[in-house]
Amino acid sequence: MKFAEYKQLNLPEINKEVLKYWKENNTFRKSLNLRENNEPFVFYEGPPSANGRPGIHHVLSRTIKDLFCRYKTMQGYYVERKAGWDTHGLPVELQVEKKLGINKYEIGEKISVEEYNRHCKHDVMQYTDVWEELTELMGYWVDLDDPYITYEPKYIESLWWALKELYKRGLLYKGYTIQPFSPAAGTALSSHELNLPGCYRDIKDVTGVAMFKVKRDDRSEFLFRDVDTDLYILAWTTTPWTLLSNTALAVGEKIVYQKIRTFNPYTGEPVTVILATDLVPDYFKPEGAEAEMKYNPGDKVLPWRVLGEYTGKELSGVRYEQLFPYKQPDEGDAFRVVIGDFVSTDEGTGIVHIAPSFGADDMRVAKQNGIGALTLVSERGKFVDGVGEFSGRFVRPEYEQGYDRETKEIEEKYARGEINQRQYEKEKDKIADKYNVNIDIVVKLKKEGKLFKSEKYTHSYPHCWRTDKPILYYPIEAWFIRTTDRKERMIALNQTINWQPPSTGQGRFGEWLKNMVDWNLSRTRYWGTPLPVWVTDDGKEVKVIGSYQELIREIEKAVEAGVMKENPFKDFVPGDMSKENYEKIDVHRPYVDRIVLVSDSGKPMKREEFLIDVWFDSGAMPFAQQHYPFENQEKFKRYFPADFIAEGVDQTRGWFYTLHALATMLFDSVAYKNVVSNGLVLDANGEKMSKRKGNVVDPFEAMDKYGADAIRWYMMTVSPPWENLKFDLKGVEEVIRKFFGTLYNTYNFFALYANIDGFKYAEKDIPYQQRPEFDRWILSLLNSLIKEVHDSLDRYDPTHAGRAIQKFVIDDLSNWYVRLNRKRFWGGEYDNDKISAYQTLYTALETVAMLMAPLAPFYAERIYQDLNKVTGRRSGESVHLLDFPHADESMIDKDLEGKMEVAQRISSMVLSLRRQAKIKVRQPLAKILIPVIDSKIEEQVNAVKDIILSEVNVKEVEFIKDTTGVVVKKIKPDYKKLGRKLGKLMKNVAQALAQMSQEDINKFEAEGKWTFDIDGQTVELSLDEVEIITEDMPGWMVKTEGKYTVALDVTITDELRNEGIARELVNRIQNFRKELDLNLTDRILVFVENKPLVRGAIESHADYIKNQTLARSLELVDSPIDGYPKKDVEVYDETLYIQIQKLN
RNA sequence: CGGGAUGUAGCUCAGCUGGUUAGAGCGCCACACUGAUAAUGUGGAGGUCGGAGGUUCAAGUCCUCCCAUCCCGACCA
Repeated sequence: MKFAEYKQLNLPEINKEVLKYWKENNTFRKSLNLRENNEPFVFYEGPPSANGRPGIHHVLSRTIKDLFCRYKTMQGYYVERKAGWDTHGLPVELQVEKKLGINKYEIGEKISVEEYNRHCKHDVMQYTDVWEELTELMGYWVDLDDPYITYEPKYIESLWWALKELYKRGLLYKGYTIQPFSPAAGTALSSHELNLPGCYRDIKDVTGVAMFKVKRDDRSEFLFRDVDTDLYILAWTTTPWTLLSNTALAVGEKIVYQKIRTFNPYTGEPVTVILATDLVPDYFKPEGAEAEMKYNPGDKVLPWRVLGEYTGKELSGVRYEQLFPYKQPDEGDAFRVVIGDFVSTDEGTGIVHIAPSFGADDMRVAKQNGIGALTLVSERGKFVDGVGEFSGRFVRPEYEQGYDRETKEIEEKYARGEINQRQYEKEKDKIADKYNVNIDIVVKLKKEGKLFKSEKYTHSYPHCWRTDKPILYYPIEAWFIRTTDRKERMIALNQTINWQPPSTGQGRFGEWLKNMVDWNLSRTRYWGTPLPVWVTDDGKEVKVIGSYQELIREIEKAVEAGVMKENPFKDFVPGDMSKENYEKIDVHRPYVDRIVLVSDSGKPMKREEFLIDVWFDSGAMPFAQQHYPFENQEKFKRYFPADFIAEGVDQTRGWFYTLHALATMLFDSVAYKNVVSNGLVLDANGEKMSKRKGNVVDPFEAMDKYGADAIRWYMMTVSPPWENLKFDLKGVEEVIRKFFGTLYNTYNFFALYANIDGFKYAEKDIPYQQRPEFDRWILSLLNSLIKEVHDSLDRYDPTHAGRAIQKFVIDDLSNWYVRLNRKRFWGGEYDNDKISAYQTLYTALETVAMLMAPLAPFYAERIYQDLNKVTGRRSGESVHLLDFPHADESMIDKDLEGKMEVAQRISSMVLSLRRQAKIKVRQPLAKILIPVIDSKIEEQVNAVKDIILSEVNVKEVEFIKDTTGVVVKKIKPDYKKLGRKLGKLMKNVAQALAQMSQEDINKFEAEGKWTFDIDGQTVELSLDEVEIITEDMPGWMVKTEGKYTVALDVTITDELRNEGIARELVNRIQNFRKELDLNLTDRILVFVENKPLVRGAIESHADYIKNQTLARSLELVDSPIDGYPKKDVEVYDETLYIQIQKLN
């Protein structure tokens, strides 16, 4: 059996073949079975939603998941990988709505909920086969046979259990959330409904700057210094109707405010007001600052004087009098100044009036500060009773029937052309004003001396797409999880999680936790996990159901009590965990809504018609996928928390958060110990991929063309995966050409010669110490590499690992080791040296295959199998069944690695010199000179002398010990050492050193110390605090790099010239052989035109030429021999012909 | 508006705890090397390390502010 040799590298083809192999041999299954009794490494798969096709970004996150799972498997862990599907939620619903051509409000009318949900259930899985195909093609090993699916009855039962647990702990409660609400339609609108085109339209509002009178008490006393009038805080609003429900004022913590003595513009009464310094010019003209402090309403200039300045922080806590004291909030300590992080000085007064019921920010800041709310407006958009003359009025004119009627009339008039556009708009405004309660409110404020300014203001505002009326922000009933109650714990537990990158954990996620609000769990949709909460009509009795068994028990009670006719799930057998049994129960809507339970006091209870947030579904997967606690209690304990998860950064507030929140609240634990959050995949220009732009990369096409390995490798190595990836197929091509191409060539080289020599790794390992230095060097690097890959992957840094492997393969193995050791593989005896070379190269290739297996599973498999099939050295039939290599520290020889670096460095310097001298490498030269200032250099260079000499084609190296007069020395400070010692003198000393003469330097070297007088201070330096290097050797071709200096002797003697010519001839003959398509081992006869140029060379180097070209004979001929292939070649600027005849 | 990330050569990226000529690959130009190579070597062009301050003997690296791009979230009182 021979090592497979390849004509070309075809990664997509290898992909297919390896895939086939894995399938036929059940390799994934085997990799699991092999480790079954080992310690588990727990991985959680974040469930994708299969209602859309996967994109290239999914390849990114799945590569990360896969590679660490493979890595840990190879390290001996048992890594179960259960796939999952996220099946509920809005995207599916919207898709179904679109497909059926209906909207949310037509569900239950045009189509039954039952049928609608059937569509959802079907459609959500419509792309599963595409997803599975991607999973397989990209080599993502995950168990697709038994996935968890969030809509399945068992899964939902676990969710119910969790909800009841939370309820029992007082963490589930009903409250309010401020949501866009359409009073005309009587329904809340989702954010996506607000994003429908045309929803934002300009509306005209009456705005007012209201004056809130400060209460004089201990807290506010400091404000009243120098104040001889009432003191007011100014706040601007575009919705004066919310002023009746005001319960607080918000200032910015760092915003600066001024206290200004002035007059009420409407009443003329002297007042003192507070507003943001930045906004003062909006209200006060410069001339007012100088004007006499006298004012009558209607005067052009309002006089003003600044009395003081305060930050928002100083103002917080100050109390004020309620503006409209119709009603008081039931709870909380209202009418205070608080700090709001959303306050700005862009417009208004830099102070925001807070009506918690009608603004999300307002509600949040009120809750944080323990301030209650007033909701003096009904769901219809009408003031409630008990607010004086405003009771019963709509808060916006558009809601009034009269408004509709009258505007319609005007519109018709305009349509008939009876009025022009200007008249039309004017009339419309008039109607709006007539019905506008806000104007009345402003007027009332004006009369009461509580208004500072009023204006009409046009701005864009969301409208309800169904009724065309402006929306209202309104408190809507909702169920919450009291996450804020466990906030500190969540923050503490987060500190123990290893985030990659760390900034996402501390910053993005950490900050989010700090500013967390309670989790609004409820959704008013159809396709999702129903909230298992039943409530009596009066809302006083609540039952939360935590299992199907409990549900059925309660249903039976209800049937007994007569509130339900029969049990719809009577076939379900509690306690029977079989699939068949669970198929008998479905608690999705509408079925669950038909269940009416009975309260302990005998009242009927209806379900709260909410679904829960789909994020709860996925955040619950650690236990819900096991149907915990109903089944798998033991297993869950072993498989919680996860050792590792990975998803995109966009999941920070999604899956990462819900996993963390639920784990903290339910189990007081983290849900995952290590997490990698990858960045986005952008196109080659750094723009987001979108169908609209047409810059989307199709993962199937890409993998089909380049193979999954190349895509995976590229994604992991081009930049750290947590950075955004600019996905460029050119980069993928480069990866193939450079990394995979070089590796392939190295393998092919090995295979070619190993087959010729019949190497099968049959011999015993040649002991490490008996291997040539070169072999020990590459083995040292190899083991260093193993260590580095280990370290990087343990840190969850695949980029570093991949780059290290890549560097090793390209630079060290191929371009240095193989290149310089080629001769050992071809020709010659099959002796220990050769065997050592084969064994070493084999080991390197095999190890590289193992190291790269997690990242590039296909090609790694191919190389490994190609090698192992012949040698049978390992029993593992797949590279993925092997143990990940361990570094053999005894083979790491940093000294040797350093020496080789010197060789590479000096070779490169000499090559550079040759280039300057315009002397080809093929022309041998006599010697190089290396001045040795420190004896270590001689030692180092000597160790690798032969390598250097053969690499640069020079006969010998000479060390110059007595450098006096031969070289020019330069002395440099060791900044690190001296900087600390000298401090400020550093600069001067550096200067002084630069000015030292050659004699001074020699003297310094001889004496070992040197003193300077600088600014009257004496500084003594020792030799180890400076670095002495040679810079030049007059009369020689010299190159200096760091502490190495090399000079090249460029004299070409006749002898050297002949040798050069001989080498040229060898090259020409070899090229000709290649052209003639001869086999590597074919013997030949060679004839060369008899010219003076080559005569000497052939005389003295005939054996060398014959040896190199496998020529039986080498003859000079005066005329070509008929019938033998002939070629004109150029040697040293002369043209001559050569002929080759193959021998049989 | 808030939180986060990023900004180094035309492009993609390195640059560890601050230490003195700021690196690599790709691309471009030129020359060379090669019986494994789709490679490789050498040279060239290309950088005020996003900007401005500051700390320090010394800043790409630490601090402050600003700008640009991107992500997430909120929202306009």
